[in-house]
Amino acid sequence: GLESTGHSRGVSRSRVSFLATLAIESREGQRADPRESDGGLKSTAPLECGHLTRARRPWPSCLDVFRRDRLRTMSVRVRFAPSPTGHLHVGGARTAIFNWLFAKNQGGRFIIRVEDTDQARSTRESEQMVLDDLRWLGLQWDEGPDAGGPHPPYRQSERRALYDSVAAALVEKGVAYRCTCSEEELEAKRKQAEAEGRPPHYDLTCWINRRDDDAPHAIRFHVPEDGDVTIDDRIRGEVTWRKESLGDFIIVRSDGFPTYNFCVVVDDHDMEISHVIRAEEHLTNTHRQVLIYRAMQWDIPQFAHVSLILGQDRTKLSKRHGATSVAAYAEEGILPDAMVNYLTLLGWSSPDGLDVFTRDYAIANFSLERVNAAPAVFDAQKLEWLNGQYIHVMPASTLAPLVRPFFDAPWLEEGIDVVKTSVHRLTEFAAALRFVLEYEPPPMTAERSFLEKVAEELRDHGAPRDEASYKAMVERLKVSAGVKGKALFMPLRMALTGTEHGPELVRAIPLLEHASEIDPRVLSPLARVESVLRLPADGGEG
RNA sequence: GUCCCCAUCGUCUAGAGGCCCAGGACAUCGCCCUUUCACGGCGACAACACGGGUUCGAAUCCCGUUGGGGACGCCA
Repeated sequence: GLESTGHSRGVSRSRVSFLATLAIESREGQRADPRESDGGLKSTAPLECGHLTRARRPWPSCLDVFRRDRLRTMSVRVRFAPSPTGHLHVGGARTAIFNWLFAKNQGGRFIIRVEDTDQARSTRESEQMVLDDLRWLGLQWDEGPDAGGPHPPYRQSERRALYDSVAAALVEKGVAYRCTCSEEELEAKRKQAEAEGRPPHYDLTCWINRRDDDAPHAIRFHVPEDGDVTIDDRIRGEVTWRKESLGDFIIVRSDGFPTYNFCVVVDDHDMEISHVIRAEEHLTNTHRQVLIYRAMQWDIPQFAHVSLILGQDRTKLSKRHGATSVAAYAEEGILPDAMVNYLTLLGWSSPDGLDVFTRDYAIANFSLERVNAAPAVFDAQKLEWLNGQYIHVMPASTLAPLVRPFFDAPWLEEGIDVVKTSVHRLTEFAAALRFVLEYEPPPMTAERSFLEKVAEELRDHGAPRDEASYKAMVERLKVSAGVKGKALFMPLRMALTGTEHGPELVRAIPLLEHASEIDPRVLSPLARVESVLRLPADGGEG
């Protein structure tokens, strides 16, 4: 029963629960809640508002209570906003997954918006790679640069007109202004400020001498007197900044291109984003962004800042930690389901303590309240274990098309079925099945007479094709060769597979026999034994 | 340097003041299953960073220290 998964000890919870979950979800898209089982209450209702009714932190003000009540009816819209400067990294992937899970859990919309305002680093090729990576993960989006939607375009580089008009409005309101300081001047001022122990903020020269001539200029946002900001982050709780911690900042560069902190606000507002779920490195940017929302008198979305993913040395995960792009893991034979499962576990935990679960389970049970605020170290070993768990339970017919890019043969599906429990990555099937294709007669490890008996057996009865005929063969060999146990099986294995390790012979022999019939490259069991017998007697290697 | 965030086994985590001398998972080690390797099963090792409070009672609440991370760009 499912109720046993909650509290029982001494059972492999993750495995049992995984299978149980699969079974439940194949019946219907919902899960039974094990916590309800002892009360006799049946709860099949999805947890659509669980995060609100079980809020960890009290809502601090009337305004926030008002906002919460409104959110109940407001539609959930979240976005993942990658900058197209290379492949999607696992950190970005996790952020995308959390957004996707939250949207699905809430019945909301998941939107992709490409943040390509950095003309120097962004490319269309990268955008395509990131989108492909997202597709590989299986995160379908409802709106995006390719999918379209009600708030196009979904590429910031194509939204200039909007930014220009908002920037003009901000200047009009007197909260933003033209700044003609050169980069060299600013750099010098910054250095001097630092030398004098002052915060390296803009010195307000152009704010003091405001004018609107046509000299080349950038546009700066002026931090107002009431520039203190407090947000109620859904993962971190209340976070407060004083206005002094911020200097006037650029919203439009002198080349006319708007900056990130400005575009995000304009776009999130325009696209009616309800929850901004993003990486913690953006936490302090929120101060600036809230100031812009206020200046425009726009509603402020809910924020949720997810902690960073760290490398083994506990610094932000980067290339020097090894593979960090999801594409690299795909190439190493990691399954999208395992990747999503693993990344979901990095910072989130299932209410039932499960480690292995389906996407539907994660969707049904996801909530921001269970997202951990502490940073997490990426553990490739656990990813690999998880990948193995998926491979072990997946049918060979499902696995075969996924393995083909790495290794192919006419008998692939049968081969997968025989060796899959020893495999953790798709790439490992090639090595696990090497014994089928590559056979080198091993040095004689048994009496020649034994192998002659084996050859005779194979000639007289044919090689076994199933468990029953295999067992019959073994029984006859025990009698005819007069050996049993390890003395029988090990020489048999060596002669047939060329190695001392491998899958059970009861599966391996029928595989070899069948493969040899449909694939000319494969030597049959009989041919293998005969080739050993052809070897000169006594290799001398023991 | 300033501001912000974070702090439970090596790693991911459970934990919402008593169910906790802290539970699960990966990894490691041992045993079992087994013709081998694997899978699987059982078990062992292993943590509340430190110091002060609050409380009858603190992993849990508060303050501080330390440590780690992030941000302070005409990058995103």
